Amino acid sequence: MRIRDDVKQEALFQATIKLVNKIGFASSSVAKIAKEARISPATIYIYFKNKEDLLVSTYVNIKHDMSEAMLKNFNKNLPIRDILKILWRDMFAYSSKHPEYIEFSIQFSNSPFADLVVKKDVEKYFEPILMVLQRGIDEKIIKNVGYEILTAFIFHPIISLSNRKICTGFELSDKNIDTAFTLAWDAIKL
Amino acid sequence: MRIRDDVKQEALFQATIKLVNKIGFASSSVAKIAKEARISPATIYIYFKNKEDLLVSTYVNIKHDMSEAMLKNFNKNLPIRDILKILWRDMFAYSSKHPEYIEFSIQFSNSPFADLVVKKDVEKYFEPILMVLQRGIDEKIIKNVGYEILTAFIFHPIISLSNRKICTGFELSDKNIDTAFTLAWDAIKL
Amino acid sequence: MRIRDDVKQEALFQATIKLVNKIGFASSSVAKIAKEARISPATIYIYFKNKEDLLVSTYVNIKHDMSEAMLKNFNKNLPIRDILKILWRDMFAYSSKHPEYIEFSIQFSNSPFADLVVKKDVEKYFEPILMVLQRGIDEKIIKNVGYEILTAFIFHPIISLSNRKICTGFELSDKNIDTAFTLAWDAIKL
Amino acid sequence: MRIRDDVKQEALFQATIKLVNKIGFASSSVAKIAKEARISPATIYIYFKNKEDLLVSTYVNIKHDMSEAMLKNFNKNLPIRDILKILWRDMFAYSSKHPEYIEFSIQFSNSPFADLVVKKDVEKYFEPILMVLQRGIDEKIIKNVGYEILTAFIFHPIISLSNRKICTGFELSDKNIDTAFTLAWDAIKL
DNA sequence: GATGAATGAGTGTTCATTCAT
DNA sequence: CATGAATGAACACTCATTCAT
Repeated sequence: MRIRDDVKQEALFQATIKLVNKIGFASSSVAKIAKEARISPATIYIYFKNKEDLLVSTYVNIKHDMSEAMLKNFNKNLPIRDILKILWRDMFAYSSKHPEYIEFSIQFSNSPFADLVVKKDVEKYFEPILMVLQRGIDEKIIKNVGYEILTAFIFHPIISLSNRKICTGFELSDKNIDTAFTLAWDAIKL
Repeated sequence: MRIRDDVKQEALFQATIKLVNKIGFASSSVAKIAKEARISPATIYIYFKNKEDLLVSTYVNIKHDMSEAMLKNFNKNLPIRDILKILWRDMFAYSSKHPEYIEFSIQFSNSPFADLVVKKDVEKYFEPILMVLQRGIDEKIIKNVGYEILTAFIFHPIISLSNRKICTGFELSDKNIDTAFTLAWDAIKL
Repeated sequence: MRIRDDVKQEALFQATIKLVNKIGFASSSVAKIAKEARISPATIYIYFKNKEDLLVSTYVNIKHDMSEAMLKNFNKNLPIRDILKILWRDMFAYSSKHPEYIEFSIQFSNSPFADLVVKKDVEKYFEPILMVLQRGIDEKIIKNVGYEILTAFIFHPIISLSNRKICTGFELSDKNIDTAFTLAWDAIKL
Repeated sequence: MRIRDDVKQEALFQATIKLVNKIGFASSSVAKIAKEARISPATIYIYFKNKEDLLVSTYVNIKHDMSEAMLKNFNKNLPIRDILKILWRDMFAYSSKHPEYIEFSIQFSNSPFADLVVKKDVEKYFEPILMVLQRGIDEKIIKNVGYEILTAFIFHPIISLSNRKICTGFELSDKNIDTAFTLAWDAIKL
C-alpha cells in the first residue's frame, strides 16, 4: 500500500461517498466502488490496506475538510455570539455545498464503523471551537452545563436540519438558518 | 398443523436489534440473525417476506413502542411547558431502559433502509405532540418557526444525548436531564 | 399415500402440467405446484410418494389419455392406409384440443425423468398400432424397415408439427394435416 | 494480470453438456457444473453473465458446430437428392460422433430455456439448406408444402432416430441410415 | 504501479420433505 | 384427511481479497 497517484485516491473517496449514499454500506462492495472510480478492484489495495481502511479514511478525510470549512472565518477576538454565528453559517454553507459529505458522515458515524476511528484524531480538528465555548462559560455568557449538552444544542441541530432524510421540510435559506441560530443561542446563552 | 408462534417473531426482533447494534447492518446476515434467534434461516421467511421486511418491521415496531412510552403520561390539559417536560423525561426514561432500541433506530434511520418505511405510518404515532407545539405557537408561548426547527431543538437532542456513540460523557441522571430540558425550552420558548 | 379425493388428484395433474409448461421442470417446485392446485404442499405427499412420483404419474396419465384418443376410432378391418389416416387425424385432433398435454409430454420425455418410467407400461397402450404396421409389412403395403424407422416417419412428425416451440409456422388446419399425411404415407408405403 | 483461459471456457461447455445429459437441467446446479469442470463456482461468472447465459451459450455453440458438420460437404451444384443425401449422412455421422451434443440440444430445445435463444442467430447457420429445398420446389422435384412439413420429414427424423432415449432399437449403421433416407426422400419428392 | 482472473467463504432465498395438530 | 409451520441442505450468485502478469 503505497500512495502514488493522488488523483486516483481522490477518485476513490468520491466513488465511495457516492455509492454509500446511494446504496448504503451493506451493498457497497469493493468491486462496485472500483467500478464507480473506474479502476480495478485490485488497485484499491495499493492505496488502502483493506475495505475498512478505505471507509474510515474517507470519513476522516471528510471530517478534516469539514473542520476547515467551519473554521475558515474563525476569529477568536470577536464576541462569542458572533463567533458562533459565523461558525453556524459557514457550517450550513458547507452542508449546502456538499450535502453528500454530510450524508456520508451521518451514516458512517451512526454505524459500527465509527468505532474504528481514533476519536482524538477527529476531535482535534474542532478544538478551537471547544475553547470558545469554555471562554463563554468563564465569562458567564454561556450556561455552565458541559460540552455534551452545549454541542447537542448548537452543533447537532446543524446536522439534523441539514439531513435531507430527516428534515424534508426545512429549506436551507439564509433566513431559516439565522432563525435556527436564534434558537440555538437562546438555548445556550445565560 | 403447528400454529404460528408469536414468541418466535419477538425473538427475531430481539435478535435483529442485538446483532445490528453489535456488528452493524452491513454484517448482519440472515444466517447470523437466525442463529442468534436460535431458529433456522428458512423459518425467517415464514414470518417475514424477506430480510428487508424483517429490518423495517423491527424498526416500525420499535417506533410504535417508543411512541407509547413517550405518550404514557400525556395530558393535553397541562401547561405546554409541563407537557413537554413530561414527554422529555418519559423519553429519556425509555432511552435509559432500552438503549438498544435507541441505538438500532438511530442506525436504521440513518441508513438507506429508512427510505423503505412508509413515513406516515410512523409519524401518526407522534401526532399528539405536533398538536401541542401548534397550540404553543398559537398561544404565543413557543416561537413561530416551523416544526422542523422546533423538533431539532426539543426532540433530536434527546436522541443525541442518549446516543452512547456520540455522547460518551453525558450521564443520564435526572439532574442532567432536567438541565438539558432548560436549554431545550429556552430554545423554543418566546 | 392413500388416494381419497380424485378431484384433488386431478387438480394436481393439471397444476403440474400448467406450471411445468410455463416455467419448466427446473423451476416447478412442490410449493408452487401446490399453490397452483390450491392445496397445501403437505397434501401432495398424501397422493404421491414424492415429487418424482407426481411428475411420472402425470406423464403416464397423459400417455394413457393420449392412446385412448388415438385409438378411439380404431378399426382393424379397414385398409391399412385408412387406419393410419384415422389415427393421424385423431392424434392431431388431440394435439389441437390439448396442446398443454403434448407440450408437457415432449418436455418430460426429453428429460432424464423419462428414464424413471417403466417403458412397457406406456408402450402397451399403443400396441394395436404396431400390429397394424406389422400387417402392412406382411401384406407388402408398407416398407419392411423396422418399427423405429416407420414410427419416425408416421408418428414423430405429428409431435414435431404439433410442437409450437419448433413449428411456429405450421397451422393445424384439416388441409395441412392431410397434406402432411400424404408425405408420411409416401415415406412408409412400398 | 492473468489472461483469460479459453481452455477453461471449453471445459465449462463440456462439463455443462455432460452433467445436463446425466442428471437433467433441473438438477444441474452451478456448483455441480463447476465441480465437473474443476473450477470454482465463482469463476463461472467471469466467463458467463449467469447460469442462463452459460446454458444458452452452450446450446448455440453446439448448434454452430452442428451446422458446420452438416454443411462440410455441401455442394449446391449437385442434384437435389444428392445434396440432401450428403447432408443426411453428414448429420448422422455427426450424431454418431457426438451423441452427447445431440442429447443436450434435444433436451435444451424442448425446455423453456429454448425461448431465450435468439432464433435468428441459430437459423442463419442452416440457411443454405432452406435454399436447396426452395430450389427443389421451384424445379418441381420436391412437394410444394411449406418448410415446416418438409423439415419434419427430412431433418427431424435424424434427431428422432439419433435419440437414444426414443429409439433404443435403431442401429446407426450406414445401411440403416441409407434405408431411412429412402423414406425421407419418398416423403418429400414429387 | 496496475490489472483482470481466480477463489473460498459467504450472501439472501428457496428447496423437498416432515412434523404436530 | 388435510394443513401451515419448520428445517437442513441446496440454490444462484457476490464478497473481499490475492495472484500472476
